[in-house]
Amino acid sequence: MEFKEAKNKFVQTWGALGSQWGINKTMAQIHALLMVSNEAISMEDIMEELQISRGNASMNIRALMDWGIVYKEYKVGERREFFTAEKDLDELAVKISRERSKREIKPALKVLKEVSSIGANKTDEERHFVEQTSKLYDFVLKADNVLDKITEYKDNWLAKLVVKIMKK
Amino acid sequence: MEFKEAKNKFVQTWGALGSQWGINKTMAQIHALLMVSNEAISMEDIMEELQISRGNASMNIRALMDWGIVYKEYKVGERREFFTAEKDLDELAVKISRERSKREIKPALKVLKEVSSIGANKTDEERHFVEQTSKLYDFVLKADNVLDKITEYKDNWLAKLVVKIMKK
DNA sequence: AGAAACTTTCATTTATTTTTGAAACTTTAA
DNA sequence: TTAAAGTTTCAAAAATAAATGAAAGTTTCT
Repeated sequence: MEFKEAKNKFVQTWGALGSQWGINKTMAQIHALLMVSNEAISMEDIMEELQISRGNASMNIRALMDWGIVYKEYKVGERREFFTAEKDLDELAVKISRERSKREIKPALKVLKEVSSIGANKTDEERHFVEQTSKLYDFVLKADNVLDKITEYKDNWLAKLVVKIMKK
Repeated sequence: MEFKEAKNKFVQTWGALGSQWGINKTMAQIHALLMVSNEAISMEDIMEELQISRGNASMNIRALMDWGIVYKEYKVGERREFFTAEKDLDELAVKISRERSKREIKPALKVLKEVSSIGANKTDEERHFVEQTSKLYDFVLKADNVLDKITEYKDNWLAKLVVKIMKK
């Protein structure tokens, strides 16, 4: 396999993976492209390389910047903007998990709290509902806290976690 | 908020969450419904409660069973099949992470290994590509192993992990 | 064996998500 | 100040994913 083919395969795979995880394909592909690029790339080049429209490129680059995993860069003597991706994988993982926690887990927790606190306990059905949603609330809250803690290490958290886990 | 409203809210929220995580809405909703139900439910009732077609119900129940998080149950004197969800949350998390690892992480690892092992190292661009994809391979592999290990505990792994993590 | 009760499949329809592209907007430089 | 270079927005179109429902397939009972 030669370089160009490998690069393309990587970008495609990353894109497909993204869409299985609720991130749109183009967004994941742009990110992939920037990850493996040794220098900042212009929007024009991104459009060219991925064969996508200007609007699509613009919106997805913006989304990546909102997630804090892609940055704008300016080159001297160049009017255009260039883009780079966060390349430190620990940092990347931290940012992604923070963002997903904020966008998805926190709102879900709110709902779980709400629905598990209804006063209903007349029937078996009602009692089971309250019990089950309460357990779910506790579980999700705990998991979210673990994520928080883990990513607080920040530096090389995965390696440190590996050590902890492996030590029985 | 009364019971029926709470139940509905829970099912809707769980469904929305599912679709953000690459699981289709109906599949997540059926699972939610079964999770909070104190007894096994027939396909007819699932259709009725979620207002979905027979085909849709059938296919998504099947998918949930493939994931190993919903079971068929038979009632004496009843010809129809009834369904229940895995209600133990530790077990649920274990099954979901195993399944996602198998379906998504393992294939991604394969590609990462492939593309990071090309012999290209003529240009800076090529060297950077190989370096970055190799790092990614290591990272994902490590993360996947941690998941494996964690879920091997099986019993109450999250609580145990909390303890480990909190102990600084 | 026949038929009723129930389940699965899959071509077609429907809904949702993503992409396009042209117009509007912004910034820079002459 | 104005025009060129570049970026963003968003309504409409295209692509993708999910749902329907009727026909085919099973199973169980008489």
